[in-house]
Amino acid sequence: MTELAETITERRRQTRKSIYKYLFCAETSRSKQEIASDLSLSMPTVHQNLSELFQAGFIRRDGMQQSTGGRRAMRLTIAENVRFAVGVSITEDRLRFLAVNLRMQEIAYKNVKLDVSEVNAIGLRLSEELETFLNENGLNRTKLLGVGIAIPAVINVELGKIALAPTLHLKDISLSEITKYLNYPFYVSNDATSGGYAEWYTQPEQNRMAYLSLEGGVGGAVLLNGAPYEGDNRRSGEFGHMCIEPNGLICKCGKRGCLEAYCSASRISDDLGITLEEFFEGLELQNPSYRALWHDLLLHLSIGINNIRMALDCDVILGGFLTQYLEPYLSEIRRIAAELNTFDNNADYIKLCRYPKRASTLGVALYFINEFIENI
Amino acid sequence: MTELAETITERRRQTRKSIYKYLFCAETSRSKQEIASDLSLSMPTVHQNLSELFQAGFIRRDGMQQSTGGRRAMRLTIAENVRFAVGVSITEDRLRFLAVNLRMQEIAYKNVKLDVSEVNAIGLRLSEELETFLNENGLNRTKLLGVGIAIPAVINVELGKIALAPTLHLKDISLSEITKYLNYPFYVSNDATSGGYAEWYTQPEQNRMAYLSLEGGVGGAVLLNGAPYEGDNRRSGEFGHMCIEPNGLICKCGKRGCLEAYCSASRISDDLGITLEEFFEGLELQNPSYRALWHDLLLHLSIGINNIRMALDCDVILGGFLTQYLEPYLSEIRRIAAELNTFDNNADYIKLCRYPKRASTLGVALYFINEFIENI
DNA sequence: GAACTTTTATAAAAGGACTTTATATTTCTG
DNA sequence: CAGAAATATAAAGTCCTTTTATAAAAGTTC
Repeated sequence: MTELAETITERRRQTRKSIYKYLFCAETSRSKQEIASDLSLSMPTVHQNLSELFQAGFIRRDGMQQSTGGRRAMRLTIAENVRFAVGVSITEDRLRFLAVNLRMQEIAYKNVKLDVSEVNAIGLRLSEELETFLNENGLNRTKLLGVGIAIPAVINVELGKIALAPTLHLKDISLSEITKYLNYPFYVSNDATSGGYAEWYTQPEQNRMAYLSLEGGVGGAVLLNGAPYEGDNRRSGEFGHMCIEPNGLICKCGKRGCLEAYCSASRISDDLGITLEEFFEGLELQNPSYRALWHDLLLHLSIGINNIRMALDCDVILGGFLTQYLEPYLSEIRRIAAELNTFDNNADYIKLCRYPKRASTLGVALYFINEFIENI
Repeated sequence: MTELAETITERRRQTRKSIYKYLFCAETSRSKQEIASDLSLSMPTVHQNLSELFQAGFIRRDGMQQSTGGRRAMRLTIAENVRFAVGVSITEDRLRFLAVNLRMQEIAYKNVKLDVSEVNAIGLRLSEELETFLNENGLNRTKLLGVGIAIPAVINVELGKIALAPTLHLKDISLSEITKYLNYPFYVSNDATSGGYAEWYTQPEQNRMAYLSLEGGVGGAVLLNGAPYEGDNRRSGEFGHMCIEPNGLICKCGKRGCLEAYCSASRISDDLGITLEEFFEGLELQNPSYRALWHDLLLHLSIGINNIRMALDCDVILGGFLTQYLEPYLSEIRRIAAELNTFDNNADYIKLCRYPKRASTLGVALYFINEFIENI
């Protein structure tokens, strides 16, 4: 794998990047003329930059175009397999590994059960399982861009530690406990933030959006002005701890009335002592206590969504594993939210996510894909 | 006033703009070498661009620097008076006019009382008073960049109308009713949005911030990732209609439990039938019913602020005319907010604005200043 | 199927904007 | 007052892009 020449001015690098990015974002392969025309560049400029990218192995030919009355154009696309990234998600009982190529396509996936006790030695276990995962799938380590790790935890970046992870029963743990056994570039991020990033990044039009993650905890992410928005402490989008019922239910965080106390999946499983499957089966059968809980949950969820809408005036995407079950109730959520809304007549801005299960794992791998593109 | 040559490539325009912007943002005048060094440009490039800007009248000499051992450097700064912008704020009982130069300094101000009945013919009145304002202050119309108009109203941009303006007792009025008599470029914006823009734009470091405006109504603005964030319908930052108390107090918007119902200045004046001055005098004297209301207001204000913090993880700036009275209570607000907060130990992120009175008028004028700079 | 048109691909020359180098100008220092 | 140091400007050079020219490939026409 040859590398691109580095003795180049910033301007040229930008032009080259814009060409690569264009091919990366394009759904299908493109011809040189399409690139030149869409990027408002001259043919020779496109030609030269493509030659470099081609020589470095970052783009490849993809057949010839049908003639439109003259010489047939060569179709070009990115070489999707010259690099890959791995995302790992850590939850209470599982490690999930996902490897994706530069087209963000899955090239391997694995799901490892954990004992509760193992959380304390998670770093070593993660590293070992990662090596197994790479070996089992014959993945070439020299092509590995990096390993992203998604955790259901509030991360304090400055201090390099986990400030709070109620679902993992962790607090004030150093991040290096998790990462010190890794021999690859790594990046640690909150699971909801990663999930929102994945949903947003894989949209054809990277619109602004607020992502509300409904899992054991409730979190989220904010993607605005064409970029993820992190905030002062990479703690934006913590919608779960907005107070929507003063003196309301007590939350795992110790405060009262948090959105999370009302809308997390744990509220269902812990309060009733049943699984989500059992709950939604019972709900279908009109179990009255299930219905009461569900109605209260949807009401407070709608309040939370409406508050996000008031602040950000953008689509609100519902994500997290609870979302798998929400499709039949979406119209009800929209109805309640619309009633609460001062400005909108409907709540079509509420949408369900595309990856209720693997969003955070994907998102944290995308961090490296994106970095690769930005530095090409 | 000569204009800059227009037959220029985009690249050169960017360089020229970066130089002008550098002088615009600098607190004091600068030398050529300072510009070259801070912008990583060579001296000849700086020299050439400055020559053009100088010839066009957009920058001026500002004396000579003390020598540091050789030829004295010429100090340069922007010509602040070659253009100006006017901001108008419309409220129930007043029109306020503010003219500012390119340094955002006030060059004229006027405050006109309105009869309640006049709201319906506001367009004509505004235009007439504007002409008077320009005449009285001898302002040169050829230098006028445009007239910004701030209204306490939700504006529907697509339909070009005021969707809702409870404090003005207006609904579904076309914007052209207000602007059709104006012979200048104009721009209409929500007052809280403009206020936030002014607070943000005049900060030396344009950090991210959420602006919460406390006036007769409660609104706000969101300024993130180095730019104002507008949202899908230019309706972001409508914090006043976040629900923070389900089934709580009824709001002017018709819903229940809105932040505005709890924290607007109208709550004080309407509920008690007194002015704000009277209220805060009575509060100092420990009037018990005043204290009860005030405590409830601060509690709900803190809930609202905390919710904004959870979503955006950035400074929350309190603005609007109620803010004039808040200084003695800031520590209490911070204390309550810190108690509500899951992550932060203190609430130093809550800050008071710099312009409790003229922020919206200034902000809407800044729209044109900013446009001028961006297109130089 | 030869000649022509159309489209794609590449090479050579030219132009724009910046930097480097050189030189002039001004001011300070000994 | 000569030399050093800093600022200001001019001339030459470099990089990257575009324009122009030309080659190559495929369809169209007679």
